[in-house]
Amino acid sequence: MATLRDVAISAGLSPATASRALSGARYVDAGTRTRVMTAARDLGYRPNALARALRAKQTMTIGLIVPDIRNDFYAETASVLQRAFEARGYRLLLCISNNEAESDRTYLRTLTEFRVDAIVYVPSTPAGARDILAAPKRIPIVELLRHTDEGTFDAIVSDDREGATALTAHLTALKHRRIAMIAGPESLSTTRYRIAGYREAMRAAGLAARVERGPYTPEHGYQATRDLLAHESAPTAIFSSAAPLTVGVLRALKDLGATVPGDVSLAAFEDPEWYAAQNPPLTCYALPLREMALLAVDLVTRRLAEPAEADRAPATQRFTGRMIVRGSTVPPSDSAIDFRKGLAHD
Amino acid sequence: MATLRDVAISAGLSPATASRALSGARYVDAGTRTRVMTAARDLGYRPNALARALRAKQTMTIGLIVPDIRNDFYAETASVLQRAFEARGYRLLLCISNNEAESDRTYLRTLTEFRVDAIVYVPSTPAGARDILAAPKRIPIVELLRHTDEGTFDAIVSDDREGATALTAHLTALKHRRIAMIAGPESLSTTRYRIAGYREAMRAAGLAARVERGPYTPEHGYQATRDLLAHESAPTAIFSSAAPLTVGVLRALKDLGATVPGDVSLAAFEDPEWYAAQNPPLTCYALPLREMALLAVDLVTRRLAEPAEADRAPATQRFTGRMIVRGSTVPPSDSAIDFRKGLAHD
DNA sequence: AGGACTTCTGCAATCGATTTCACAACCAGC
DNA sequence: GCTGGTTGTGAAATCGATTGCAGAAGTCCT
Repeated sequence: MATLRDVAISAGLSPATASRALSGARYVDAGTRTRVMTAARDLGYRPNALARALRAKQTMTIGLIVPDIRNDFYAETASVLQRAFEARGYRLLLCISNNEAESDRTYLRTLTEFRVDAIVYVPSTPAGARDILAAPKRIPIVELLRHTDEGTFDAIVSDDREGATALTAHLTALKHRRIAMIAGPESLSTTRYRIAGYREAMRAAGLAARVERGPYTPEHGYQATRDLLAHESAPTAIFSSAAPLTVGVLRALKDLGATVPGDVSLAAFEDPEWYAAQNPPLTCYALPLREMALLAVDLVTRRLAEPAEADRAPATQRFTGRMIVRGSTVPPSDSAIDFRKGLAHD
Repeated sequence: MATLRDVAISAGLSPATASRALSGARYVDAGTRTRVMTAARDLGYRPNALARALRAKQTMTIGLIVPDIRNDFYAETASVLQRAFEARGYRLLLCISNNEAESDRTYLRTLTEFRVDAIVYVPSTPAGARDILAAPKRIPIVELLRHTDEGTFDAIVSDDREGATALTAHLTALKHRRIAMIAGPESLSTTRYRIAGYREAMRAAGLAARVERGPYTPEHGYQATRDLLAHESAPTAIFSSAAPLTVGVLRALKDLGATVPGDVSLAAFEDPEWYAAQNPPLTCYALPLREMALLAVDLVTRRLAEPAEADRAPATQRFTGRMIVRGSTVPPSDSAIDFRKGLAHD
């Protein structure tokens, strides 16, 4: 690979001048400049970004840690972030933690060693990784969608508690009395808020809560649904608290021969594109993902660009989503009992 | 940020010895080693990966360019690649080209400048970026899922032609006579093969082909479906050639009040998790994504590790998928004419 | 003619980690 | 006491681009 030195020699100049010619600095003779340009083209010269970053002490790269890229929720987030940062001249180094705390820690370390200029972080662990992050030289970090320790870093989260309450209240208003929630692992801030919101709405309606905890995977959604429906007093409505779970819920309902919303009403958190294309389309609580991601970009670039911003105390921004009522939720049917009888044959 | 030099000074040693102590080299006194370790911990020392990579001439980073991360197809691919490369000690630098040729070129340049050790490339352009890639020092490049110029690089693709033929033949075997295909942009190799396969099967059945071309977006799927069904002789079956298109197709069918498979049969390419959870579940042609991605990892790591491999002539591997017949495809109903009449009111 | 700029170029230091070379100290064996 | 091997450490070069400083050459003004 040709280096700047090769280009300089080929053009009969010093590396210093070649550098200035290529970077478009003033005080370079026009003839010299074209000679350098030509030599660079002929040699197929590509500047070494590592050397440049080492010298400049900035990589123009932002690290992003997400739990699961196959989840539309994070795919969408990554996509928005990537475009927005790119428009501002930054690269995005994407890490996928698979919802594992240890993976989180590894990536925070890696990104730090790679000297990314900032990190957008969707934590998969409650305690975070304070020991790693509390490194002497603080680079800007923004916690997105989930948070670890309120107050340590900028955080952009959704009001999951309110969302869960709204969805659950919608179901109780339809006169459902047995409403089960399928939740994620309690180590995540979002799970805790969603469960709290659900419990609150159930309590307000004087109903007993039933929560199925597990990982954010279709398998958990599937198994939890089967377990719930095999139960003596099966729920007439299910609150699926994340898209990957919903995939499993739908598959389980199909396998059991249960129809939505005839046999079971289904309300879900988040709003991936395929929710609306479902038959019936799913009632859900949609978060302003795009706005949240863009705010993250804004916070990061401001902290990087403005010295005053760099020392600003970290703040938490909370976004509110909105209920979208579609066809998957209706009042409980009288045939509910028949349906459970049918299940017994299964 | 503390440097190796700081650590060395703090431990009363030279940077050379500190480096050896940290890297676990032999010939370092046990006491010295612990002194260095302690100093490093106290100072919160993190090695600078840029400096290390500059010196070592390898970044332990693989670049990945995908067209669209919101498409399950590529999200799944990225996820598999990320895990596999990580298990082998490599980082993954993910770039999203949004199906734009210009973006492709920019990223190839960026990745080259960042001196990634290799690139896994899902091209969004027919001509590729030969000028960029033909750089003097050739780093391993593997084209995945799509390809540019057969023969220039290793390529791992699916037999899309056969897949499209199989799906279409399945529909003709069900006695459908008006089968429309919703396709992507013809600049992509996959699109061309899928269209070719569809045409071939239609010709074999003595039927007229109807292809709707456009970008790989839900919007295109939506509009194409509306256009098709508004037509005098609307198709009784639709072949959706990619998952993002299918999202739009389903939404359009719902908006039009057309049922699947009663009014229209639907067969789709690829097999994201939600296809099976659909009501009815979708008949599709599933590709061995995981195997393809893992082969890419294998090819790359072998070329990097074994000098003999590095000079091997590039080869193209073609994978075959499999038909999965589900509930979305049935013989055309007699009520088809009634349905089209109903459309007129729309 | 002499001073003050402006323009153009090169030398050499710098970023931070690694590694080659060299040297010193020590032990063993003869 | 000398040779040869094993340990342990440091000085200095290296990776490739950038930049502060200095110097050379030219222009302009008084």
